[in-house]
Amino acid sequence: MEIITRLRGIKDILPDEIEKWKKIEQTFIEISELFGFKEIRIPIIENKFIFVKGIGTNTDIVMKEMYEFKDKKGREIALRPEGTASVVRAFIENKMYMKQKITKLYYYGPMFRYDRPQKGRYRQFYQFGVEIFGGKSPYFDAELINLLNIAFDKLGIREIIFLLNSLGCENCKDNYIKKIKGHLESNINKFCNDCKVRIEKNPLRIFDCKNISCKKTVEKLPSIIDFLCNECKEHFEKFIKLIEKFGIEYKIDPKLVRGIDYYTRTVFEVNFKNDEIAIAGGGRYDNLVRDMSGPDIPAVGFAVGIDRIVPLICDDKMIKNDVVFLVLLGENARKKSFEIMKNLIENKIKFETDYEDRSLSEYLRVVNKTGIRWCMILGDNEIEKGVVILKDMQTGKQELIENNEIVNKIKERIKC
RNA sequence: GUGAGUGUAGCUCAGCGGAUAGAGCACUGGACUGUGGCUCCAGGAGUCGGGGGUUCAAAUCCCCUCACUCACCCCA
Repeated sequence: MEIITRLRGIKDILPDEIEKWKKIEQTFIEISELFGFKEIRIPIIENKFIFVKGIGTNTDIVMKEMYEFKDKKGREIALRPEGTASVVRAFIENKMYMKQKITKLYYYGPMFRYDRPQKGRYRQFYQFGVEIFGGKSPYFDAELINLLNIAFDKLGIREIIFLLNSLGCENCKDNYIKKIKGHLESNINKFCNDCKVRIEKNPLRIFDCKNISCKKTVEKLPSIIDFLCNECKEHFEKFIKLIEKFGIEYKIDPKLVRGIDYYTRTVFEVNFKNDEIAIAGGGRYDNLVRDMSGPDIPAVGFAVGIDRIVPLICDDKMIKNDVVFLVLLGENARKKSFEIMKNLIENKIKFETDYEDRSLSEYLRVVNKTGIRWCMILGDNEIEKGVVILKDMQTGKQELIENNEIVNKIKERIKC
């Protein structure tokens, strides 16, 4: 029989790596909750048109990267390629805006895009995201940057830079596009084929193109920031001032336009400095709720690519400081171990053991390989005296502990 | 979707037309019998990604396919 393998671009997350994943997930969840965000769990499959409407008909995500299928009744379904459109749908459908003015939500889970796999890019990937509904002040935009910065710092990821830009409101966008369209059309031959299409359908995306000729032509264009209306300009300036107050390393990047149509005003990305890969991205989308047939409510949010952060977490801390290995010498010790385990479980102390008939030195070798720091030795000698030995595998020091003190002593040791 | 590279033991790789396909690490067992990280000995392992072709002979050459990696595109 031929073995059936996993699908292309989709991976298993094995126990070796899971601690890193948990650390990242827990960090983002914890910090978001401290900022007052509440979790929302959105479905993995949706009506396809949620994404067509939300993300934009002409975006690559919708045109070529969505997993789509028809269900048994012929309904058009899509696996979610991102979270925001679903959250907005849920926000509107459940009339969450009736509860309070500001709604702060976070979500976490797998997203799906049918893309060619590459470094940090998988067909099933994991995003953590937050959305704030109802707030139009630049303080909200800044709060998200602050949240991201705190979280990355806590994870020990410091080689990052925030790229910031503003796309303005609908009017600013229209004005700007009108201004540059003539220039684009007169230089149309200098653009690559993709950009020729973009000029018609979504001119702002030209700024994202990495083709050298396109880049050069675009460089001569005025920046969108210079075409912002007074209100948008004020919003952006205030936002930047707040970021400066945080002391965060940032760069204004007038070419940052992003590939999703719903953004207005603030857009941002967090890039890892070494290989310029975006590990988080987001921005303001003041019209999306309205455009998806909800009330006219402004919003801002971001999404973090967990898969891209995992390799950035250093794993030199392989020593398991919070686990105790039970070394059970002989049948009497094995019998007695269940009593001890019960105590450990009640006190949420992690432990491991095997029930092999080994000598002490053999056992210590086994423990050594596991990387577990604490070792509880129990044999006939100890049982007779009503004690156990607790040994620190790192320092080699050990001490005798009375039976009734086991839990307390271990707890004490684990802390340090 | 486009281009390039790579698939040989659990991992990292060697072999690149010729015999029973190897090494290091890891793993298992043993020597050391209540104090480890060492050392020594032994052992298990592989449809050489899959399919087809060329050849007396294919892991090795050719074609197809699948997967991985990298870049483009795009994005988190």
